Amino acid sequence: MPALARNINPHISVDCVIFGFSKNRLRVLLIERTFRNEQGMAATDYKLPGDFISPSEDLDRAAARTLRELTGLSELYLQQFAVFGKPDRIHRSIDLNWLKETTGLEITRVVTAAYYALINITESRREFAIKNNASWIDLEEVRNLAFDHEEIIRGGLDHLQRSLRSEPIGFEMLPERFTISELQSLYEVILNCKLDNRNFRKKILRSSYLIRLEEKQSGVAHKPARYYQFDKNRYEKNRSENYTFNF
Amino acid sequence: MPALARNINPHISVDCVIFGFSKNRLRVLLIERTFRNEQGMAATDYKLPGDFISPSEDLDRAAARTLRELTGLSELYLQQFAVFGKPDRIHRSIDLNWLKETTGLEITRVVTAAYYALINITESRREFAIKNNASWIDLEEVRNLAFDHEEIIRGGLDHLQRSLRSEPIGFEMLPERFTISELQSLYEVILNCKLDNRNFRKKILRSSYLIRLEEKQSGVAHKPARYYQFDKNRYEKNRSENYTFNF
DNA sequence: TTGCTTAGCGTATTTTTTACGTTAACTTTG
DNA sequence: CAAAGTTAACGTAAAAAATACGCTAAGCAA
Repeated sequence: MPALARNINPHISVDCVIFGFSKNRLRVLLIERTFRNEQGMAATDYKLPGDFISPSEDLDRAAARTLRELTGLSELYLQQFAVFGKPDRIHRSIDLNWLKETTGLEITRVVTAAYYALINITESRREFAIKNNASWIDLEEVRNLAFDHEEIIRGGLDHLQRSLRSEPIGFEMLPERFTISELQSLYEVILNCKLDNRNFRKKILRSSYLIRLEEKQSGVAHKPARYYQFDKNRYEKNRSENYTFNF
Repeated sequence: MPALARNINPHISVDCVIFGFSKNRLRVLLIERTFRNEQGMAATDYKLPGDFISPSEDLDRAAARTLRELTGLSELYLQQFAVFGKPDRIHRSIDLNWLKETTGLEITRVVTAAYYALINITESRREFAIKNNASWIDLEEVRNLAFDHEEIIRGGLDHLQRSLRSEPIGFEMLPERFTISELQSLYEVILNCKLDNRNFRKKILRSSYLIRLEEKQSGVAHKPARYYQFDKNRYEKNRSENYTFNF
């Protein structure tokens, strides 16, 4: 339900940086926003999926709701990573006007709880998003963002990179069954580095959270790779808390 | 300035978990709150230092202000670590009444940005805090907290533990010059584990962020330890981003 | 002088990381 | 249909880091 038709708390919002991985690129799901610029011309920019919270709505639930409305999915990996509350984070007339139009209120300050979600981009999900004016934008080509959403995305990426180093969450952005190479590409793209395939393989398999399936790739012009699946139960159990500190 | 006398944004607050280390204990700085309970008897409990933000105040600044008002110090290590926004996080009549008395407003919902600070407890700072009705409570003896402040402290501790493993921030809670043993105790207390002194020494000195001073302890009934100092500049420069991932 | 206590250095073993060689299995191309 | 191209997958040796200890040093107290 749009903010205009709802009873909202206009001081607090949630914003979601929804990360996806396709064609060897890290992408974010952004909503195209159409407005009239200073010259009265129709123009567009992008914004993060987000919404004001309802007066008695939990922040996590508001984020999950935003996500569901845009992707049709619940049960996604969703992580709060920061609050953005600079008093002038809403200052451009474009943004002030847009808030007035969509909420009917004179809003000049909003504190937003920022979340990031990980999602496996599929064709049907892509189509679902398009119906909501949203599309998957290559992270490197992201520009023209509303509010301080560029900063929020940077913050989300930073947090994702850290998390990816300490928790096996990469598979959340892959299909249920994936190859080691696909997983490695994901790591390389997100961490923005090159990894040695032999060492990556050893390291990832040593953790024993990957279940080797019998099924193999087919139709590829090279040795077909085996598919693997992530063993969530095993991870939950082992979740070793005794890692050491490294400066 | 108390909230009652100020123009505040009653929807958003900041709370600070202020960690200190003394007598081999991890402590938090809590404010004693006096009120009348259901039976009309005077009673006390504890709350985290915190405050509503002013309408045009940045969250980080509000946290720094809260900290300064209570400790007289600025320039402390201060880190935002979460937002707490459950719709029912303020539900006990004690808390509702207290908000009404201190702000003059009927407040039933507040979203709070949580920060933690690290501080070196000294005698003068202890006295400063007492003047503000605050005292350093042993983390293990913390109870009787207002609102959801117990949950906030747990969250702060959790974040502190993680940070301590990946960044050299422990010295923030020690005097300018400290011994390796003091540093080790700090790690043991915060991480709640026993560390081998010989290995700790090696690991910590290898990082080369510690400057060995000529000065030694005196008046101790054992071999006097050397003092060290943290080299912040060196750390800022080296800050190696290329750590590996561990599940 | 002896004993107690913590400081501080060192060494051997195991584990992890890093660097790199080689064969396997499939498709495409000449 | 053999050769070439491509990615998969296993392995090994060397370097680095983590772990588990032994031992001496330097002060004070008795």
